Formats: sequence, C-alpha cells, structure tokens
Amino acid sequence: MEEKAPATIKEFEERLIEVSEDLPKRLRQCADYVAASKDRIAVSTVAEMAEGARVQPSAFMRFCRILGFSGFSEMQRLFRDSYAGGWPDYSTRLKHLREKAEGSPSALLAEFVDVGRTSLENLLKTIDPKVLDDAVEALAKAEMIHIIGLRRSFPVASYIAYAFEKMNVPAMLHSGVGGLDNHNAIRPGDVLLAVTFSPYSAETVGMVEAAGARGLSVVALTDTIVSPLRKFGAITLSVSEVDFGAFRSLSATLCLAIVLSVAVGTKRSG
Amino acid sequence: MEEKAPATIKEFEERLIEVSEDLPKRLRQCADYVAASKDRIAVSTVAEMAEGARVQPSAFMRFCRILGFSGFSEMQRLFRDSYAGGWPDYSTRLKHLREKAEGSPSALLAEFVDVGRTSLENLLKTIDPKVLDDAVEALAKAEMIHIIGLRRSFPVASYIAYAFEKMNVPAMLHSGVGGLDNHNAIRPGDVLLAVTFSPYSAETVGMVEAAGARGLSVVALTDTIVSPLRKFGAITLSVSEVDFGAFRSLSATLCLAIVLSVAVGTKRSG
DNA sequence: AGCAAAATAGAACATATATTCCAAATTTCG
DNA sequence: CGAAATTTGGAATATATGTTCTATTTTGCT
Repeated sequence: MEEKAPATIKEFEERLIEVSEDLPKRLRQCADYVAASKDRIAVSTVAEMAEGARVQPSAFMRFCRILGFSGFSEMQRLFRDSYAGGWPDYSTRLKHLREKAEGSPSALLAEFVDVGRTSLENLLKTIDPKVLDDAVEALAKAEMIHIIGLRRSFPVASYIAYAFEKMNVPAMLHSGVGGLDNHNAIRPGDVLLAVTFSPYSAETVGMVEAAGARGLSVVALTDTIVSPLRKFGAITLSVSEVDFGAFRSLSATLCLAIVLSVAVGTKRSG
Repeated sequence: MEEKAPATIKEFEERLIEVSEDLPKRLRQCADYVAASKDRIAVSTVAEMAEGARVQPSAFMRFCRILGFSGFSEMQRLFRDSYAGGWPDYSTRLKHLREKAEGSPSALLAEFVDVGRTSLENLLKTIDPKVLDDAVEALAKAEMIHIIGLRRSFPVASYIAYAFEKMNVPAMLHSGVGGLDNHNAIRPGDVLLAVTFSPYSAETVGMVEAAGARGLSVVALTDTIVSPLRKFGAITLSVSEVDFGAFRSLSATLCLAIVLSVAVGTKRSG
C-alpha cells in the first residue's frame, strides 16, 4: 500500500471519501457500512464488521489496507484510542449544547432532538394497540387505498404513498395538484387514509365526510381526539406531537406512518 | 458464583458499589480503577485493564467473577453492546419481526419508536456545528432557495418547502411533476438545497452537479459521508438513519430539516 | 509465633480473532 | 470472443487474548 495510515479520525474520513470514488462492489459495501457506522469499529471484530457490510472478513481486511492500514487491528487502534474520554452521554451533551450554544443552530438542533424524542415516547404511551390493529386490518382488506394529506400533512401522506408503492400495495395519493380532486376514483371496497392536523384542511375533512357517507372505511391519522374526523366514524389514530414554536416536529407522526405502512404491507403479502 | 451477571450498566454500577465495601487489596484496586474509567472497558483487553489497575490479569479476572460475570469477555460484551446507545442490529431485528409476522403492529411500533429515538440521539452526536452554521449561513444569504428531493426524500423536501413558505422565505420545490425540471429557474445568487439518500437519484445528483458547475452554493442533506454529492463541493450534512429495504425512519432527517428551516427563517427576518 | 485460610503472581493452556493465501469467479480490454 | 487482470470467497494459519491452574505470599487468628 502506497499511502500511509491516517493518524486521526479526520484524516480517516478524508481518506475514506477520497478512496470511495471508484471501488469494486464488495469494497464499496465496506466503505458504505463504515461511513454509516464508524462508531462500531472500536468495539467490533472484523467478523462483525464484515457481517454488517455483508462481506467476507477477507474483503473487509483488504478494505483496511486500501485505507492505508496494515490490517484491521491497526485501524481499530485508531478508533479505540480516540475513544478516550468517552462520549458524554446524551443528557449531559444536550444540556451542554443548550446552554453553551444559545441561539445558534446547534442549540436549536438540541431542542428539536429533544422534542422529537419525547414525542416518540408519548406516541408509544398513547396509541391504543386495539385501534392500531383495527386500522391495519381495515387497510389490509382494502381494494385500493386512497391517501390524502395536505399542507403540513403532505410530507406524511407522500411518505406513506411511497412506502405502499414499494410494497406493491395499491394506493393512490390525492395531492390536489392543479386543483383536481379525483373523488370519482374512490370506489366501493376502497379505504381512505386521511392525515390532517390542527387547522384541519377543508378538502381533507370533506373527503372523509364524503367517503363516510358512502359507507367506506376511513382511517385517520390526526392530533388529539377531538379532531373533526372522528365524528364521521373514522378509525382514529391520534398523535400528540410536542410543538416547538410554530413548528411541528413530525417525528412521531412519521413513525406511526411507517408502522402502518409496514404492517399493512406484510399483512397483505403474508 | 452465587450472584448472576448484571444485564445493564445500571445493574453493573449497583453491583459494583455493593461489592466494593470489603474487598482484598488487589481487588479493591480493580474496583477503583473500573469505577474511574468504565468507558475503557469496551475498548480494552484484560491486560490493559489489569495494567491500569496495577494488578495482574488473573486478579482482574477474579474481579470480573466477583461481579457475577463468567469472565472478562462477558463483562466486556455488556459494555460493547450498550456503547453509544448501541446501534443494535435494528435492520435484522425488524426483518425478523416482519418475516415471522409474529409481530403485532404494536410490537412494530415499539421497534420503530426505539429506532427513531436512537437516530435522533445519534444525530446530535454526529452533526458538526460548524458545518450546520455554514449551511444556515449560505441558505440565509440566498436570493432564492431551490429545493430538490425525489422518491424517498420527497417527504423531506416537501416539508422544507412548506416551512419556508410559512416563514416567507423565497423557495421553490422542484418536484419533477410532469417530467419538467425547471433548470432555468436557477439563477446566480440562488442556492440549491438537495436531499438524497442511498440509491441517489440521478436527477438530484445531476442538478447538484449543474449548480456546482455554475458556481452556486449547494447545501446537501444526505446519508453517510461518502455520498456522491460531496465531490461537487456541497456543504454536506450527513444523517445516518437506520433503514431496511424501502424503509427509512426519517425521524432524524426531518428533525434536521426543521432545524435548517427555522434557523434560516429566523436569520433572514432578524 | 505458628498455623490455617485467603489472596496473589506468574506461567501454562485454551480459545477467539486477525491475517494470509490461493483457487475460482468475474470483469476488463484487446 | 478469448486472454489477462482484477476481484472474490473460503479455508488454512498465525497471533493475540482470555482463562485456568498452582506454587508462593500474605493475612488473620489464637
């Protein structure tokens, strides 16, 4: 190996980027895995790293040399040594960031991370397993799933649409592009999955009402239990998200969206 | 061995305190050293730990057993697994859940909540405040912000677009609806904000390349540091998120997106 | 002080882990 | 299409590391 070994984590990263431009398949897998989980290097064996990268240990070995190390051990030493002092645990780091970096983007990040975490925690506490089951059941039986979610809910709706697509679940995203709302596409046997939050958008509510009137099942992803969607007989999954300023961290909502998607997807194919 | 091994760091600490009351000299040294540098356990050999405690390896060995472990290896495993909040192998755990279908939706939910929480925690650790500042700075100075993010990244892109809109930041979401890609809308003084993940979509990469070639600033929200966007000189914010197959828990990514939006929004109006 | 019990050091042994090597598969290039 | 070069998988080997054993020392007790 021509190059000499990186002496710091920074050098390591630079070398990793520099090298990973053109790399054969297996070695690329190594590069990707390492990039994604550098922190595992210090505490893993080659075998474990190789498994993580879905590669033979010998391949991972070769990868270490390309980076300039004599072998895995030498590379690992770099990470073990610089581990010194250890990573402060989450709570201290958070506090530190908040105090020290007041007003800076990093401080904001600390706040939002914290908000997101508590939201997720709450989600687990507030979701009723029975209702979740019902929702999955209903969606799994649908001929076709119609998804609606506008404005702030649109990211969630589009995520669900993407996931369904990937899992071959017939679904249609009603985005309202061009002011068209293809109400007619909704047919008996279909199910409507509506996502909406606090200033509940009229289109969404209208769509739920229409679907309810025609006797279709409706699954609603919304905040609080007093959401207007409830009165139309929808299966209502409520997520209470911690607000920070005017901005809603969608962590919990998106988490629930993924769960719904995956659960429905597997139930259908199983 | 009367007692059985501690299963968590907390249990470990309790046991350590409980035991260290009356201990022969050498073993006391072990206890003291371990108490002072628990974090070294994960990345050291018995020999190193023994040396640190000024004790023979065999003595340290005995110490491990007194704590209830079968040996040093078992004790080390505890620390290695829980290291850095430990990214246990979520992808395989989730795959099992999915395959066995034994996972009720609630079980899935619990997993994803956990995944989301660690992702967020990790985000806080890996984001470089300097780079975040640079990104905010660049975006705040832009005449107009062009946002691109397709497929799995689309929810994130659309969320950012929504937030900018709400904060009166001039921004344009390039969604590629109808196969149109309004390259010509991008003008000098504008900034491109690109969001893309692992199977990096060609359109996004192309757009970044074009913008870079014209000398425009580019901010990239991507995974791992080896993302192809890096080579075009983009300010790269990398988020490592657990994903398997089509499913990426976007918690961390969205969190970062909100932070960016809010920081840019306030900087502009301030 | 003298004896028994406990503790210790260090070497011997066992095991886990890294590393190397080479034949087979794949890709590249003429 | 075929030869050369590269890349890969897997078994073989070397090394580092954990673990156990026992003679020796220290401690505690009467």
